[in-house]
Amino acid sequence: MIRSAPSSSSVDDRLPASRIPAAERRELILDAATNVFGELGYAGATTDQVAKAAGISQPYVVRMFGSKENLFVEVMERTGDRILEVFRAAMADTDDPRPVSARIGAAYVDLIEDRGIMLSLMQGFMLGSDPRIGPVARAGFMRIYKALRDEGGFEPVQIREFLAEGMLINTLLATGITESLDEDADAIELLTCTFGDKLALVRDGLAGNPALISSKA
Amino acid sequence: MIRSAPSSSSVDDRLPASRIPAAERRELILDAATNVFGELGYAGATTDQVAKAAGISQPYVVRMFGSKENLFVEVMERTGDRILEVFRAAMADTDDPRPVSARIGAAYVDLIEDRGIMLSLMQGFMLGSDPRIGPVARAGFMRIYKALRDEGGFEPVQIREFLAEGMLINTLLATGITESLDEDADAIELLTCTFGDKLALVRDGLAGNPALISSKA
DNA sequence: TCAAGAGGTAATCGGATGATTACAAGATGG
DNA sequence: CCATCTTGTAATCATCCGATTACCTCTTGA
Repeated sequence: MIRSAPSSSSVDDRLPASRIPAAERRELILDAATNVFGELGYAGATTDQVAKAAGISQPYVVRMFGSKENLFVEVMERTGDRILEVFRAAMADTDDPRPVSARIGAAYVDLIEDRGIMLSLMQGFMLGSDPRIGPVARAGFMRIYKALRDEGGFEPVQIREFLAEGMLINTLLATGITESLDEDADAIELLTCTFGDKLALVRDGLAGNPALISSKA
Repeated sequence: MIRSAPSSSSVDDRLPASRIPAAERRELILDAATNVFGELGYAGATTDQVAKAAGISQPYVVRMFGSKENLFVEVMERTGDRILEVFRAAMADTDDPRPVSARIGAAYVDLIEDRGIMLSLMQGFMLGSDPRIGPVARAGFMRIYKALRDEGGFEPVQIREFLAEGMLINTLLATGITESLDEDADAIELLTCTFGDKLALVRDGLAGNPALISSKA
């Protein structure tokens, strides 16, 4: 989060952001929005929080995407793309000697290291009753289902079990149980049972992702 | 949703709500809030929507609970209580010849007939980063885990599988895939695989629960 | 019968927030 | 070198929404 070139050492921190191509800025905003929406939800997040996380001003966020709603929809479609990308890579990786199911499971855990991706998608899933976001959320979910079935060669039951475990993982992540487990033996038991030997990795992934959002302010 | 005594047949629908004891009104508000928060999420719902769903004025909602936040916390604790209640009843029902696991699974599906209960709790799970709601959400989740383990005699792995399937069901419910499945063969496949012969029951449960919330207005 | 309390609302306020407008400053090409 | 496009901001607007205030109307019991 480096703030352009700090000309003098103090005075005013609020110099204009460094000029970079719009396409590139767009990606930065989408990255920031993915994290902010993932933590706070669509309605709970503000465009100003996204802007600050991206290091630019609030009006720029709105102008680039037209509206907060458009931004969220793009975030959802983008996270859906990325997840499918990772799954497809895992399914195609025939060098890995493990069965496809194990490869995809590992891919899922890898995805979790970036909290925002799973959480922002999950936040979208919770908005089914929204007339604009709902259809996108449903399409995003079914798209993943279809890919696993048609490209992974899984039976519906296998996919259901896989998705179920994924939704549990997402929920545990969203509640923050993965972070507050100090001294709570029960939580550790559940998390160990869910993540197995990958638990440390999950926690490290989170630790490496410092609090981008200071809760509310 | 009967509006007190409709004195004359038209004129003004907005007579003051019927006078009932505060304790009773409280339950009505909590019921309404459970549905509204379940559909729209905490940040996405307004106290006015809750008030209208409960048939009273917005200031009354705020005054009875002190704040929107307090109301949501009460909704979460109440839904947690109800779910535990139903699970405990299922675990204790030794007349039912099925194994405990099957009884609890059936209990879960029964719970779903009231969309609001599962959805409002789920909406709470998504707010782990909120300083007030987060702890309540985590405690609520772990409370269910502990009850299943200590009172149901399950192994952690069984509980994880059960919870995972529950989170998938909640997510499918939240996206609205359970309602939009007309003509989408893939969605029907996934839902059939998830709910089995209970699918019709789930859909009927939803159909019997008419759109309490008109999307946004 | 008439305080006093309980149940309930209308009106309104103030802060938050998405959006708009107008403008500034760096790039770019002819 | 200067017109024009691109990248960006400050200021401000309009609206929504949670909360507060002041008030009204029933009920109750001494």
